Amino acid sequence: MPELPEVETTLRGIAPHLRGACIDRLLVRERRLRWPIPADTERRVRGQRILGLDRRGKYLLLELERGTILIHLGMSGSLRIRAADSPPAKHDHLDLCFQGGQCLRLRDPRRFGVFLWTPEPPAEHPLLAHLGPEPLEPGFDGDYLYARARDRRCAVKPFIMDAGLVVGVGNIYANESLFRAGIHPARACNRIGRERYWRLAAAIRAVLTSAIEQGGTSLRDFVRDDGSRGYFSLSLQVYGRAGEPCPGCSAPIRLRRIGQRSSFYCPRCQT
DNA sequence: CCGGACGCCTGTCGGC
DNA sequence: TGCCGACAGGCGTCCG
Repeated sequence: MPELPEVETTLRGIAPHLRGACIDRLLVRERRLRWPIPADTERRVRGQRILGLDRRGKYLLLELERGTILIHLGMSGSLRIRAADSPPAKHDHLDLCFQGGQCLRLRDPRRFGVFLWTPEPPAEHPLLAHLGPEPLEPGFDGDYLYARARDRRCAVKPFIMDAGLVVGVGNIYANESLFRAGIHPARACNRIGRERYWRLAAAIRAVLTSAIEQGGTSLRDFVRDDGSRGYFSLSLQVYGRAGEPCPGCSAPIRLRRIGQRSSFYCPRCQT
């Protein structure tokens, strides 16, 4: 579910509630997420203040006085601020409860998400250590993509979805970015020129920025911290639109699996 | 080292 | 209406 814009939207929603808050307790109802939540996690985080929040790729970071909580929403995760004494719904796997009666509640039906406390600097954690650059920060540009594509042979779509290359670009935004850049998703990444990679880098930044401004994309289960839905779905040009006319040339949008993921593209506009 | 396939889970949707 | 397979926004691991 959540790609970079959804995670950023979540971060902006919860940060005002969490910054400076003191953790009263962690209530875990279901430990079996992507990796089981270790039994000592409750003890590790209890009584600690949240000094700050950050995002790295699709990971949310809660910086504590000692250590950091890493949260990943997987395919179906969402976070909401609730009263700690409100009844949990199905798949509400844990509450991070604060002094004052509020809690951060994680819902994740498919349980592909992550909730881990780590004592080390988050950048050194094995899950984060090999991540590529942030697409919205300096250093991510056409030259970077071009250089990294020299020794690769895969299709450009799985190339830009590789978190070791650049973080945060999932299936929806990969499809949308390639459409805006006019690049066919199955084109070999080493057969794209520097010029076109500059267009692609710009497209990725524009799509992600626009999606963040619109609160992310709500297809089915993504909700913001206050329960509202993002409306970038209204701006999707190709994702989920197989058979519909291309917004540019009216040719029917095509659907095809590339790298085990559904890929939507215009066969005329994207080469 | 790379690329491709697989598996982890539950929910939903379309076809029969 | 019910059943069954396919598919879903991610990603670590395994295999060739």
